Amino acid sequence: MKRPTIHDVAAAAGVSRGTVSRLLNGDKYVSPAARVAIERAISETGYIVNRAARSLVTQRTGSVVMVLSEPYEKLFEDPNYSTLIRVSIKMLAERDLSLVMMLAGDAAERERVVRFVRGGHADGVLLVSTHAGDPLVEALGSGPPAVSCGAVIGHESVIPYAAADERLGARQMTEYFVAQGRRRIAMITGPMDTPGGIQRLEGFAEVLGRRATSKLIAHGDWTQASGERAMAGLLERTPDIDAVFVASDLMAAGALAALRAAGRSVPEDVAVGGFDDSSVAVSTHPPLTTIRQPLTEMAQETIRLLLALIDGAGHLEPVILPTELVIRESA
Amino acid sequence: MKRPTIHDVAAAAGVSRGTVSRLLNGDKYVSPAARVAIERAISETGYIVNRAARSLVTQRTGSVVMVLSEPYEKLFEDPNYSTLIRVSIKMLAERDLSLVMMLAGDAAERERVVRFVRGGHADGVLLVSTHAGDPLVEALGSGPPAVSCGAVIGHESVIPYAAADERLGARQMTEYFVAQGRRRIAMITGPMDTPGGIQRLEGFAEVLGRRATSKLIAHGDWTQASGERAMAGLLERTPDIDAVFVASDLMAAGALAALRAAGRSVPEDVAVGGFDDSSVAVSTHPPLTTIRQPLTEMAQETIRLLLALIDGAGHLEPVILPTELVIRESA
DNA sequence: TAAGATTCTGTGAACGTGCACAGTAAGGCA
DNA sequence: TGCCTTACTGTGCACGTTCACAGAATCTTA
Repeated sequence: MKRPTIHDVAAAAGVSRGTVSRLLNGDKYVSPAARVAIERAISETGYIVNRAARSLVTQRTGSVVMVLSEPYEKLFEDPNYSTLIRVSIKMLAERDLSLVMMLAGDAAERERVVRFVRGGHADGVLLVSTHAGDPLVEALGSGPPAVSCGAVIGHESVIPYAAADERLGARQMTEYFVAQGRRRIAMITGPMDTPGGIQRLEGFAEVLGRRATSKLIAHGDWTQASGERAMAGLLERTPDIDAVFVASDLMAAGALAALRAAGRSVPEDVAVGGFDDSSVAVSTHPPLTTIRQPLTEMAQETIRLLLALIDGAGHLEPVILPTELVIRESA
Repeated sequence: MKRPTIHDVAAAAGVSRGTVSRLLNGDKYVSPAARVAIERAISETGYIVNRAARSLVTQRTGSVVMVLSEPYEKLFEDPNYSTLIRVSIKMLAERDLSLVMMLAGDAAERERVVRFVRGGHADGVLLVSTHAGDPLVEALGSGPPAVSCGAVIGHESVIPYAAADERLGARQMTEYFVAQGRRRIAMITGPMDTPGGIQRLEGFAEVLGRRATSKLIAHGDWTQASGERAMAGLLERTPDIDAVFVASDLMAAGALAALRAAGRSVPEDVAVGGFDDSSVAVSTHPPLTTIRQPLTEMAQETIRLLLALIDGAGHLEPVILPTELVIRESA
């Protein structure tokens, strides 16, 4: 049995296609009589508008694409994505937009994304974890509006974004260590082509000044394993460290393992501070003192920016949200 | 500047629409000369096919919808979803299908999903965490093919699925406890309207027989907090338990916290076994002995089933994959 | 050579919608 | 009464494809 079309509804209601279309699209100029007749016809026939036909003429698709620029293996290691996905689906649904997810971890995937977006198959683009110098940004060019959750390095002024105040968070943790009387404070950063990698280190350095020597700084790639490696390296280079600020909770979990393996007790010998306040922060032992990022608000603001652009807003300023120190037992 | 259409390509290549269309759709009967001319014209014009126009006539959309039936708050607490999403996007992309994500946690959301699917906006449906008695399944009726990752209780024979052998996993853990000489073995289950809730308990009971009394069984809802509560309840009811099998790692992390709070040492006083072998299993202290689910394979098999159905396969049998005991330090 | 098969091509008609436009009826007002 | 506005309705066209069909050109075979 064929799916009912707007014709069938019009026929059943005794009006023309145009009138049904007007009702569907919230036009005024539909008489009360026509309105009830059409509404009845719609529910009787079980009519559902055909998005393909509609978007053929309106040039709108009713969908937004989330582009994940993480390489496949590392994708979703960070539990923070979950919040973003969840909030996005929810808020977009309220506007009757659906969320399409695409990967852009290698050249072939990026090519697919570009085809999709330039082909006009999305009304908006939501960039996630786009690293500095990612060719995708240029390739998307002047398509539909794009925003990012977290700054896109090198494109801060052209791609609006919502983010946590990374620098502030890093300062909060570092100052906390200082206030506690810790003397040899190390840091494990994220990748230096991400805002979280760069700016958390900047905040750390702002507080410590020249005490932040390169011997006290190790780099990770957000994974737990990299945190463990980095911590082990730090302990070898500078065994006398008594605090370490780790740029993510997941890496901090790795650092805890390395410290345990080296026989250091946390927080007595070494204080450990994380970043994110993600779910792992409470499942480690000891639970992590960390910096809370307002993930839900960040996601909400990101979507809000995107919706504003889709609605035709011009230039939009980034939204920077404050972080908060959460004290548990690791520091 | 307008986006080039198949007309423009045809004109540039000096052929007709039909020939271009045939090339695009992999038809034979395109002369080599036409082929190169068209391919050149495509890259010169930057042509990208318009999916809306195509699906208007083919009745196919090129997208698959993943339906998440978890209530909003609990969504993604389980890190296992990540694997499923990741594998799905990847495998679908290889077939040039894109993944749309929708929530179906309440009636309004389910309504939206039904409209979407019945409206013909997806070529396939991927059900996730659909609970027993979910009205969605009936509502979807005879639309496009649907599969599930994990059984849909009450619809096992009509909705194909891939799942871990839940019962086997539960037996493996319980037998391990027994072999270790544990005498009072308790269990914290998942919700009893999910296959993981039901079948893991069945496996547990199969091994212990009448020793699995109701005093030794507590129920959780997969969340860490519920695991903590359930464990506290068990300790109060039967203080002499020396082992507990928790139906998920996340709940096991909660159970560990409750045991620590009660002053019990793990594994000396009480052995703790989890289920999933998810990322939390290694970030807890002590790391969890658990049952590994072959998540990647489950996801792959699920998508494979869906693709087979989309390709026109008839009835398909469920795919049940074996679990494996992973021994760490909690038991 | 004629007839048939094979390979390739172009054309018109759908697919289901929104939008511009023209048109009708009723009401207000001079 | 005649005219203008307001409220509402119907119609034709365009959106960019695919597909069935018919036709042309070339090749095969009796």
